[in-house]
Amino acid sequence: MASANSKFDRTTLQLMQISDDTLSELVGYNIKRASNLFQSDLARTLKPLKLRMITFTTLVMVVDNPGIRQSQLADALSVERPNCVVIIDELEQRKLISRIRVPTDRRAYALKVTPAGRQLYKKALAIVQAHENALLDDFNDKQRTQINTAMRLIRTIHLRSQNL
Amino acid sequence: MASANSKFDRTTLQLMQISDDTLSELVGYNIKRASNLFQSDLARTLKPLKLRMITFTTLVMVVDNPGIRQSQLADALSVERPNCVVIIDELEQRKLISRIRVPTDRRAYALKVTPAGRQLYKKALAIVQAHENALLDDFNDKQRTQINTAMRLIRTIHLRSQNL
DNA sequence: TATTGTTATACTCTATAACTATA
DNA sequence: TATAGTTATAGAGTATAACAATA
Repeated sequence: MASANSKFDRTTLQLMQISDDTLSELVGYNIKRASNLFQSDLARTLKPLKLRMITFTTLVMVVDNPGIRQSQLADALSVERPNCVVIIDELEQRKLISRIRVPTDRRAYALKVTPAGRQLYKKALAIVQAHENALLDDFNDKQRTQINTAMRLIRTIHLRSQNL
Repeated sequence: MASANSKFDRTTLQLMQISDDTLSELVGYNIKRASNLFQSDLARTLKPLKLRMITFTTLVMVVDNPGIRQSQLADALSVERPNCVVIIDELEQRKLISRIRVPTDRRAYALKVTPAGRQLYKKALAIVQAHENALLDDFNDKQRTQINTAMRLIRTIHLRSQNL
């Protein structure tokens, strides 16, 4: 991101008298900036494991839900089915998960994690959790609770919106 | 998004016994989902005004910072300068903002909002604020405060990360 | 030499239409 | 007829390199 690489940091922006007061009052704007930060940060964290955010979350879902169908996975992660296919292709080619034909419905695949996939899952999850802890480490218990509570509330907004 | 259009909502997912427990513990995952919701929702809200999130935030920054340079704008919004150019092109072609040569530095442009731009700004900001209020309306005062506090904390994380 | 704005380009992410094979 | 998975493709959004004009 531009800001991260730029020599103009927050303090400099203030010296330049650039104001983002209006935008910083908007939850949608703040959450987008925060999300972008988490995302780019996490991407860097997962890069050594050759995982992206989407391949990581897919791997997690397959581990947690052995035999899940591609369509269920796509729906659970809010990914379009065609895009889900290439993600699963990638994980399958790396022998992290496998497609298994469902006998009772020969259109569908049941997705299972391989031993290698499970190992990478453990490693990746630990890294991601450590990364989140590091980011939240600057804040006291009350602040952490506020963040987690708000995240749950926002997730609730999300789910309510889905159930419209 | 898939979920929004799908007939499989949260309840159905639970009936299917699909678990996202691991992912829903991750702040980064939750904030990404929430951000996507806000974003797609806001995009729909701004569509009648022919504004996208990025053109809206650019318009706001120009209104709040008359005479801002493109490079300052790009930095404040964490947008790469080349991408900023086309955004400003779009707003200038719609006569919402104007590029004015800076006499003291003939490389730079000072950006100013036009009367039409200021009108659209007011309209768009009111719509966005109403949209945010509607989304937060289901929550009580304490919950709202938690969300806003957490958003500010996350923004702090963001800015600290920028200042690394 | 460095910076502002610009062009061209490429890469990722996301979205849609249409196909196949099964149900 | 409808669904699961697939293919191809198109559109955002984002990133980098290289250039002209100016400092």
